[in-house]
Amino acid sequence: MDPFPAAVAVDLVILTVRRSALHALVVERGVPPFRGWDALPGGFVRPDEDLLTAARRELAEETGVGEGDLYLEQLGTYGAPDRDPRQRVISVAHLAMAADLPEPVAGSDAAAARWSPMAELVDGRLAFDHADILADGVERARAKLEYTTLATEFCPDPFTIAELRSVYEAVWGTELDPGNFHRKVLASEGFVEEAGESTTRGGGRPARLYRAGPGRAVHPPLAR
Amino acid sequence: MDPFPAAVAVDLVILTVRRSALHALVVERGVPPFRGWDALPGGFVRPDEDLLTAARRELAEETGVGEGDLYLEQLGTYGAPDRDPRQRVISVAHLAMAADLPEPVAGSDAAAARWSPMAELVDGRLAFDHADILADGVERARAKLEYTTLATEFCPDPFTIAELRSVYEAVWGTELDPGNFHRKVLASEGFVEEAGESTTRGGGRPARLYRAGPGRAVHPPLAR
DNA sequence: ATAATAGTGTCTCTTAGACAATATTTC
DNA sequence: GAAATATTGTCTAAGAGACACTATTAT
Repeated sequence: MDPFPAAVAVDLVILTVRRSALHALVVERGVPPFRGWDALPGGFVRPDEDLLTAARRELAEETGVGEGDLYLEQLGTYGAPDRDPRQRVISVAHLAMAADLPEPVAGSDAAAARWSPMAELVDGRLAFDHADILADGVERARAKLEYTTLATEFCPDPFTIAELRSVYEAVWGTELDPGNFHRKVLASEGFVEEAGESTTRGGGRPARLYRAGPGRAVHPPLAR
Repeated sequence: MDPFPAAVAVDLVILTVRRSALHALVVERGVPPFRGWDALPGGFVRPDEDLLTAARRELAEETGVGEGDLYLEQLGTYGAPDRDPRQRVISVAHLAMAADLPEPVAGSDAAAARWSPMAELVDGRLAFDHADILADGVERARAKLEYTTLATEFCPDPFTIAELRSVYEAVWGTELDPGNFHRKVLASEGFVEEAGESTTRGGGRPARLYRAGPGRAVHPPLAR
């Protein structure tokens, strides 16, 4: 069986936590199909480009964020024959997570890019099969928080344990016991390390500041 | 940026446990490039085919296994620009697991297909980037055994707890305490259900037979 | 002082894991 | 009976989660 030609794209689920709520980056499409609809940012892979490289490039174009500053991994590939009405497009979706980013810069194809709270996207219409991709990305992020130290990617550079906890609460949509959470994070080798002084961003007693530690896995895992 | 055309393939990591050892299906390539090398089974996606459908079709062609009888999930997508010397090929790898299957049927492109013990593949040369794909597939399988009931897919229809344990031991490459394993499997809701009588395939006291239960997750997870 | 949040202590219950004990076969 | 494996029991240590308590700031 001979191969047939298809276009290869990367799409991005870019998650951040703003004001204690999970947000995803969406762009409003300026061209058909789905003109005027929201969609995930993305674009076509170039002939000489690796998939992850293409995802990093699109990420930089859409968010203005420098390379290497945020977490990026392959999420999954979506290739239903009719997912794009123009031609067969295979989309390799990627998942990115970052601390509260500046307002995004619209890319070439996008009329506007903005952070949208997940709550507005649950039943909001997204172009193509992007609602499926977004749901898969959020579920992946939720699962990864359990057994990896990824949540630190959502935090500002020095952060407090309470800020880290609010990331978990935003992504999981649950409330966590402050005391138990505090102890478990400090007990997990390499999750965080002290970053000097303390601050009082909240109302009460000043909290110590931490940085992301070298550990990648949380032992034992945090329960959702 | 306009898209450029690429070929889309599915490759398969098909794992099984034979004689207490993890095996993967490999085919010997009958055509260049990499003629005479071992490779993962796979082929090009057809114009009207979903990715998972293509993987199922290839799986049936290579193993002669009927649809629906085994576990299949998307593993990841490999698209380095030079991974295939002929042209740009994006390969969507899939992971399949099944009970001890019959000797495979060679597909059209394959001179020969056979089960190869993982031990022989660790440093064995595989065509393209298939060694990476295989390694990723095995790692995914190892991780999934911890928190899913997937191991039952490797077992014959009615199976004993010891047979299930030997799957874990083969995939993880560790020894597990028979007593503790027994208790944890039975404690996990919906993991297995009794299937009537007992058998004595081993030497000692006959073991009860079980079937895969309706549960998909193992609570609490089994430690590696 | 009061409110608010940070961080620590304590208690109970569950689970993991090591390992012993018992059960039921074959040789 | 001896050997082998299945299944159950017991004990200890560690972790989860609920919740009380102390610490440190602002108002």
